[in-house]
Amino acid sequence: MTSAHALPRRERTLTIGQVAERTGLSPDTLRYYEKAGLIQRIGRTGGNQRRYAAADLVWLEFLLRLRETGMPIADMQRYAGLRAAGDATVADRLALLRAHRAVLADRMRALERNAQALDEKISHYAQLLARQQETDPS
Amino acid sequence: MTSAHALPRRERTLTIGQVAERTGLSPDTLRYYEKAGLIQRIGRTGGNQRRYAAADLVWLEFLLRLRETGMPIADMQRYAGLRAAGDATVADRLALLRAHRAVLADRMRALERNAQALDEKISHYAQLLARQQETDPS
DNA sequence: CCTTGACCTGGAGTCGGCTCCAGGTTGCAG
DNA sequence: CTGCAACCTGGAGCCGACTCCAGGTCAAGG
Repeated sequence: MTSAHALPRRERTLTIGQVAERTGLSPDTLRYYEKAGLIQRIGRTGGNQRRYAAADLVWLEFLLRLRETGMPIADMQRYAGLRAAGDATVADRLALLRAHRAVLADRMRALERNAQALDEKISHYAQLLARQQETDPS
Repeated sequence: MTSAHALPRRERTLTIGQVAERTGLSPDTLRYYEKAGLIQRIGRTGGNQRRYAAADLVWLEFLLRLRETGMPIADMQRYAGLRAAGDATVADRLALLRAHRAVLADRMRALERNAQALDEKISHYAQLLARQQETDPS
């Protein structure tokens, strides 16, 4: 059995700069995420420079999706911790994702409501403006 | 013509504590919003205590809706400034709201996409879990 | 080889959005 | 009147999520 954490010898890897470019995160943020435990320790060259493997990118993209849905870093840390702990935590991870999914559903409903209210306000203003321009076509 | 800013003598008004209770904001936050210019200066008693009028609450609720849709305070400041500047700014306000509405639409689409991805992940995990429990019904 | 841009670490700084506090004042129930 | 909870102000502090920096090391093209 091969170690899950070794730097794969013959896999194409990316430098932190290349990953930054691909993901839109800054190198600083990538290091910060790693320090914070959102990302497992990335493989290194002999000279201690990070080399990101394909699997790292997959995980990163998942994280970014969670972030885009407003999940706080603390929750991502919990999730990453469970993930690192192995298969025994699948049930917990599932629960976490489901809870987040529910939060998401609430937020989407709220957004919809507010968007509608906003639309009303907008059409109200549009009418107001139309009347203004009618009486005062400066 | 009556001043738009005088404390109406015979209108039912609310103390900051009552407004806090009704809106879910803390008194500190209400004062902060006022200091920041999101809210016009609230009418005061002789002893300098705030008394919120109905119109203040209406505006507050509008602000809260903007906040719920993720509008940053800086933008709300701009909007509040325009509003305070009178009717001549209706076009600008309209533009601001429309821009925000567009942002909102984008965010809703992104959320939808991510929710879908999340659902896939969830069902993947659910299946994994089911198989686990089948082979290891501890 | 050597240069030079990309990379490393630890730690300080920034920004948005509140939240808390000290030290004093107000206003209503009794 | 008086007591006491609720209010006032200015300013410091906090939290999350980065962002920047100094001072040093690495790696790949020429």
